[in-house]
Amino acid sequence: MKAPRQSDVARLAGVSQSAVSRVVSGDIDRIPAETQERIRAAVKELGYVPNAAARNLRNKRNRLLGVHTFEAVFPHARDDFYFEFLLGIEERAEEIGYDLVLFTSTGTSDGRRRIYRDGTNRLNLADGTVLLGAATDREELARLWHDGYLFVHIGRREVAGAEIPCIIPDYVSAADRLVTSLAERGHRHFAYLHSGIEQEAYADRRAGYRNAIERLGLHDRSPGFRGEPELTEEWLVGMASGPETAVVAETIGLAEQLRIGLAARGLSIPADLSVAVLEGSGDESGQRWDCLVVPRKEIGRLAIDALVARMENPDEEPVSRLVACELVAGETVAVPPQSKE
Amino acid sequence: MKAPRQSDVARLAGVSQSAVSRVVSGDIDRIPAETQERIRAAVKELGYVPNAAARNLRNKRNRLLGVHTFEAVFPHARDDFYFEFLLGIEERAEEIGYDLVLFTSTGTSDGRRRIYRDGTNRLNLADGTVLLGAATDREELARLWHDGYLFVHIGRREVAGAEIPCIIPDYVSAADRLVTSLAERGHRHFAYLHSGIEQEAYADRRAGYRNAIERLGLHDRSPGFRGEPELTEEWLVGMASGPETAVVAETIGLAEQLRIGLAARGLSIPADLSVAVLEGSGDESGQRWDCLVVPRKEIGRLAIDALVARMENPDEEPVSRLVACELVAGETVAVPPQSKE
DNA sequence: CCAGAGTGCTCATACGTATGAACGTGCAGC
DNA sequence: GCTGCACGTTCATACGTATGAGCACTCTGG
Repeated sequence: MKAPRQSDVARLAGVSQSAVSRVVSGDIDRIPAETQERIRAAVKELGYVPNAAARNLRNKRNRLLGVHTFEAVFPHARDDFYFEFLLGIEERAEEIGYDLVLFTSTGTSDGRRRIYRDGTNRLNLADGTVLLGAATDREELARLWHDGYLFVHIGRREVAGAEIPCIIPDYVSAADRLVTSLAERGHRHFAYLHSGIEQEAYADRRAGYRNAIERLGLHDRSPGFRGEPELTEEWLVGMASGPETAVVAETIGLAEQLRIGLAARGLSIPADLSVAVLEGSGDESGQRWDCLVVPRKEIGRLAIDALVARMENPDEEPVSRLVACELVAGETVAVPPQSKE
Repeated sequence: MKAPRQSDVARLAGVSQSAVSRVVSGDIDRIPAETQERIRAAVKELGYVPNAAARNLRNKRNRLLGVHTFEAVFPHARDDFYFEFLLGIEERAEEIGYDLVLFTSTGTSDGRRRIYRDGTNRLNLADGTVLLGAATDREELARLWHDGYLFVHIGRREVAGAEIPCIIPDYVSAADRLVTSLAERGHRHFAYLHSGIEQEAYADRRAGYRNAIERLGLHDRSPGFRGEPELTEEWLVGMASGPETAVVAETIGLAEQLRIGLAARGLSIPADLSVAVLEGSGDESGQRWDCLVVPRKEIGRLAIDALVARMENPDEEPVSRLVACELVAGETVAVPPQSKE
C-alpha cells in the first residue's frame, strides 16, 4: 500500500534508480529508447508517481506558487475585492503549469493572518508568493524581505529599509488624467473628498490629484485635502455656495454620501456639481459614477509573471511595475453649471 | 544569502544538529532550559526557519490539503457554484492549521483538468484532497482510489469497483420531505420536471420523489419522470387540463420555463399550480420559489474534517456522509385550487 | 593495434530534518 | 566501591530524488 519509489521501479525494470530518475525527469540523452520503454512500462505497472517533497528538497523548486492574504480570502472574494486578482492569478498559474497554495494555516485567533508563526515561515513551502490585501503587515513584509524570500506584493507598499517589489495600479496617473479631463470640460474649481485611509494607494491618488491641480493652475478647496474625511454640514454649505463645480471622491461610499447631502439641499449631480470617483464602481446597478477601472485580473496575471521572472533571474534587481487604470465615463460629470461661470 | 540550516544554528549554539531539531520541533523532555535558551537565541540570531520540504520528506506529512476541481474554480465561484464550498473549506482549514493547494497546473488545452498527466499525479503533493465539481472524471476517480490516495468527494459519485468517500447533500430525503409537505397541504396529483441530467445528485432527487409518491399513495404523471426533459406543448396542455395540482422541478431554470408556459395559457403559480424546486434558489431577487437549501459551506467544512479524520485513522474504512438539506418556503406553493378538487 | 571518442549505464552523494539508539557522566543506594 | 539509573547530548540513519563523476564497453580513424 505504500507508494512505490524510483528504486522499486528500477528493480522491476532491471536498471538502477538513477536511470529511472533520468527517464522520469526527462534527462534521456544517453538512454536508448528501448530502455526507456522498459522503465516507462515499470512506472506504469507500479503506478509510480514522483514524491514532491523529495524533489523539492533536492531541487529547491516546487512549481508551487503561494498566495497569501492578510485576511481570509473567500469571504472578501465575494465583494469583489480579491476576486478578480485571484481570477488572474489562477488563470496565469494554470497557463504556465504552476499550482497554487493558499496560505490559510497562518490564521490567528483575531482573524488576522501572520506569515511568521512561532518562528516558522510557512510561505517557504512555495517557490514564491503573491501577497495581497488591505491589511498588509509591514513588519512581516520587512522580515520577509530581509530573509531573501521571493515574493511580490499586489498594490504599492512602502517599507523602510526594504525594496518591496510590487504590482501597482497607477493611481497617480489615473487621478491626474481624471482631473485633466474634468478641466478639459471647463471645470476650474475643484474639491477633493478624502477617505481618511492612510495607505499608499490613497496617497497615490492624492498625489495625482495635486499634480494635475498644480500643473493646470486649477483651484482646489478641499476639506479632505487637508485631512478631514467627513462631509460636514459646513462643507456641504460651502460647496453649494462656493465656486467649486467638480468633486473628486476617493471612494464610491463618499460619493454616495455627497449625493445624499446635496439632494437634501435640492442640488443634483451632475447638473449642479460634477462628481468623479477614484475607485472602480463594480457592476452594481445603482448610480453610474464616472470612475476608474483597476484591471485587477490583469494585475493578478502580472503578479504571477513577475514572480516567475524573478525566479528565473534571481540576480536581477527586483523591480516594481505600474499598471495603467482606465477611466470610464458615467453619468455624474457634465460641464459646469452656468450659474457658477 | 542562503537560508540557515539546523546545523548552522547548532554550530553557533555549540550543540549538535539533533539538539536543535529537538528544540525547534518541541521534543524537549530531556533538554534543560538553559540549553534551550541558547539554541533559541541562535535560531533568532540566524533567522532560522525550518525547511518545509525536508520536514515533509521526513514526516510524510505536509499540513497541506488539496482542492481539485475538474474545471477552473474562480470563474464558477462567482455564480456561487463553488463559492460556498470553498468558503467552508478555507474556513475549516484555517481553523485546524492547514494550508490549501489549489490544483491549477493540471489544466489541459480543452479547459478540463486532469489529475493524472503523463503519469504524474500532482495531487500527492498534498496530504489529502477534496474533489468537487460537476464534471468529475470517473476514470480518474477510480484510478485515484486504486492508488490508495486519500481524498473525499463533495457530492455523491458512484464508480464501479471503488468505494468513493463522499460528502453528500441528502437529496433523497429532501425530495421526499418536499413531496410529503405538499401532500400535507392537500396535493394528491403530482408531476415531476426532469432536467435530463444523468448524475447521482439528480438520481437521488428522483429516488426521493418516487419514494414519497409511493409511500403516500399519491398519483404521478410526469413526462420528466419517464425521461423527457423538455416542456412540450402537449405536456403543458395536459398539465392545464389534467388533475395535477403540484409540480416538483429539478432546477430553477425548469421552473421558470414552466411559469412562462403557464402564463401563456393564463395560468399562474401558485393559484392554479403549486411548484417547488429541488435546488437552492440563491439570493436573486426574482421569484421566491419553494425550494431546498444545500448547506454548502457546512459541506465544505465537513469535507475537510472527513479528510483529516481519514488521515489520522488510515486503517478505518472510509465512509460517506449524508448532510441534511433544509426546505425553505417561498411563494410558489399553495393549497390545491378548488377547481381541481 | 592503439588512442580517443562516444555510448549506456551505475555509483555515490547531497538536499535538511526527525528520531531511536547509544554514549558518557554524575549521583544515589546498598 | 560497585551497580543501576537518570540525565544531557550526540550518533547514525532514513526519507526519495537528481546529478556529476566514473566505469566498462564499442566503434572509428590512423
